[in-house]
Amino acid sequence: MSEEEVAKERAEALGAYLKSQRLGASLTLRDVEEATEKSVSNAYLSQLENGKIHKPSPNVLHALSMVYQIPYAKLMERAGYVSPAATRKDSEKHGQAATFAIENLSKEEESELLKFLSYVRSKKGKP
Amino acid sequence: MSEEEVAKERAEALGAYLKSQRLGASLTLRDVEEATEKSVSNAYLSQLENGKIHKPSPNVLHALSMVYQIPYAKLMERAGYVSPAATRKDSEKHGQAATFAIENLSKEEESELLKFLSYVRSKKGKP
DNA sequence: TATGCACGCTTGATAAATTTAGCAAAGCGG
DNA sequence: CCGCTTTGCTAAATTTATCAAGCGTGCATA
Repeated sequence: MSEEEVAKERAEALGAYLKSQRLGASLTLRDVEEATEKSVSNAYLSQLENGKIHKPSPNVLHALSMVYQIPYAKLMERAGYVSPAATRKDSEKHGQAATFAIENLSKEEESELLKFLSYVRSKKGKP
Repeated sequence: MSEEEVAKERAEALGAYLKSQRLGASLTLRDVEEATEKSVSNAYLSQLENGKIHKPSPNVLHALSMVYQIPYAKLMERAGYVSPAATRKDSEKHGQAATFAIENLSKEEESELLKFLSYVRSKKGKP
């Protein structure tokens, strides 16, 4: 119940904000459609501004943030996506990013795995 | 033509990456479903890992980033969403041998590796 | 051998996003 | 007035994400 209501209010608020930005820039719906290289249709933008879209995709928000020159993160927040975006305590730590959670293996097991990996890689060699 | 292709490849790469993370953590599909408090179903996760989902919602990506303890922004990027400004190039920092990119492997190579991993794991017993 | 169960996977349905096509009102020059 | 264009909008169609339920297989244990 509250979820729908909240989402609706958010959508309306976002829409109003977006509309104010567009009008502030003296642009027409089709102008914006054009400015985003068709990545956002004028029809969709209309629905968006009128609060009929509860969860616009980040791609759309990004395109609009470019056109209106407003921070992407701000739109993301207003749209209800996780706010305190990316950069924060993600750093430090070791590079766990593109890596396997290999830390649970013993030294021997690890080297075994790595050896196996290189073997597997040698069979193909697709960088 | 290329758009679809690219999206497909991205989806597959993301899926492989996600799968490697899950297996690396020795978790089952249902484990993850549980870990996210049902916010991601095991069925959906399966499709996601097999590259059948082209554009998973940020919500899902966020939930998974929590479970696997990997930066949200990274997943967003891999999923094909506009790169969050930062663009931290910590990339080649991992000279660590124990860290490697599993997403460069072919399907067969990957499954071989994973099989080997589970074998290694079985010998050890999960902490 | 049978039985149960956990696992990964596929299928079918549903809801929401996004596009396409087109309408009605308003403006404007002839 | 009259045609032409622009603008905002919307109904219908298409696409996509997501879920719930069920299937098949391997693996254990009785």
